[in-house]
Amino acid sequence: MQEVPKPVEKEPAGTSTLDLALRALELLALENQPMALAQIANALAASKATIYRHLVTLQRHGLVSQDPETGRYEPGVKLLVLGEAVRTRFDVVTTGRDELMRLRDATGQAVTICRIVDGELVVLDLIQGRSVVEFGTRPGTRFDLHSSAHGRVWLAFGPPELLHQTLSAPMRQWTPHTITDPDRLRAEVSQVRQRGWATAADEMITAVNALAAPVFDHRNQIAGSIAIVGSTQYIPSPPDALHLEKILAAAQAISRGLGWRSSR
Amino acid sequence: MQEVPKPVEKEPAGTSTLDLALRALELLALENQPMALAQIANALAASKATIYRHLVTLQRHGLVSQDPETGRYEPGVKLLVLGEAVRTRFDVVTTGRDELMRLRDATGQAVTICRIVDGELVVLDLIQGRSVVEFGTRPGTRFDLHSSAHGRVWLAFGPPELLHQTLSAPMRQWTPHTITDPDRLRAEVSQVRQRGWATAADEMITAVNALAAPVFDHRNQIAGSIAIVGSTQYIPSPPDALHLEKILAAAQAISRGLGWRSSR
DNA sequence: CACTCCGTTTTAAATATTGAAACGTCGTTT
DNA sequence: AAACGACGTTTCAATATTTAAAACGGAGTG
Repeated sequence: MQEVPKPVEKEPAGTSTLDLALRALELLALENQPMALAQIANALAASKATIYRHLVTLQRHGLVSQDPETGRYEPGVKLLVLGEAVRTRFDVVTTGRDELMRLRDATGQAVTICRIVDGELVVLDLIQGRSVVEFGTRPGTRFDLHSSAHGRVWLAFGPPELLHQTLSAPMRQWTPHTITDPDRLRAEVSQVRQRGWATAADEMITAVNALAAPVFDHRNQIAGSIAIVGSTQYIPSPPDALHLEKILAAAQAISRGLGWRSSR
Repeated sequence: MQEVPKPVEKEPAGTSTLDLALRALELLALENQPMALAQIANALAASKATIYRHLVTLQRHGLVSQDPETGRYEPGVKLLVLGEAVRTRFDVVTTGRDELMRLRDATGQAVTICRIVDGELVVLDLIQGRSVVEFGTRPGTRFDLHSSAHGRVWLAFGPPELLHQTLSAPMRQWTPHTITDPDRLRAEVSQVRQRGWATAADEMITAVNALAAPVFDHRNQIAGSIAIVGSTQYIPSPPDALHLEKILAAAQAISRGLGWRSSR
């Protein structure tokens, strides 16, 4: 009876109950309307009773709440608390918020702050711009290292492994303008390292550009990256002298707040 | 063998597995250092193996991440995403943010925005002040209705049940200045209703005061409350005329953003 | 080099989850 | 008004799943 050792792929460990419940929680949080029990149940292909009991537990923890009128379920406020607790673990965010507000006010563009977490470049905070159309990506979004201004800053000033990994892996071609050639990217990155800022016009989404700069901590290591994001109409490439000056000043101010010293 | 039908109190429904896992997640998020597996396990009085499997699942969902160096566990970035998704459900926050920035800049004090969620008054957002000592409470914190400026606003302009419930329940005496007498509170609330703003100097923490005002939506119902928070030195009682003017203007501006019409 | 600590895996026992079906309630339809 | 349908909730027996204890292997330390 030579059977395949494990059918398709084995999951080394885990808890299926938890998995289901978490999928329910996530579904609820990302949906932007209250959801009915039955709706959740068959979205996850589970029985109503099962989902019900999980929702009760989630509710007990404040992660889910139920509209007393309609009986529908919504994500709970506890998620706010937990999210905020996580955010404050990254002190780039707390230190930089004020400075970034000023940057937003000075440029009128949306401002984002990113950091490498678990090998991925994630948006930690976003300050909305003043334009009519809203640009900018929500906190938690993950960026590619090769195709974003934030990413280039990290490639230039972050740990060398990042650059090696990115250069050796295939790079996704988001638009016709995305740089996917390792040599061109390497050249671009070393240029970023020299001048201290990066742009990536039309490389992820056509007509969108970003201008990014690194923030350093007391050890002189990169602690985060900040960028203004907006239409190529407002953020040209090469960038406006005013924008450049403002973002570099903001980055420097935040770096100082983290204990960075200019000399050395 | 006459045994008690149900030992202490029966929990109507729920999932104990989920409960344990959620307690682990919460523990991890509120601790501000990475935690070791064993540490989590005996903090929750569970076996290492159990917690391990749950952490694996949580990790698969991005709610937890593991430091590859030390093997310790930390809360994951997904919590940021979920928290942010929840926050944007409350449109008082998104609509009001810019206005509140300006209020902070005009007064120099920290600004908070609150709302009743599931019968509790919770802080939805905080804009830090400019003073050296940091005041203000983090998003997700819950306030008492009787002892905070935010609470008084809700008692005055919120659903009548809120006031009844608060008046009939015992009120915690935070400081010698906390109003705990139902009659005095009732008088205070009707005064708030007349003049359109509330303060609560020294009532939760000595030397701290807040000045709050209601925000209304398109149905002319209260949609949130905003307040400036700071030392009694900067926010006197009765409040400064400038502060009062600024906060009422901000509240009105946000209300308009939510579709509220001044003349009904 | 031995010792300890820690995260991880394995095991067999049993607890706790599961889904189907039934209940009661509410809002809508006929 | 009465019957229907949809919904959240509860019950119950079957069984799949979690559970805890102990063993494993690697890293750090005396």
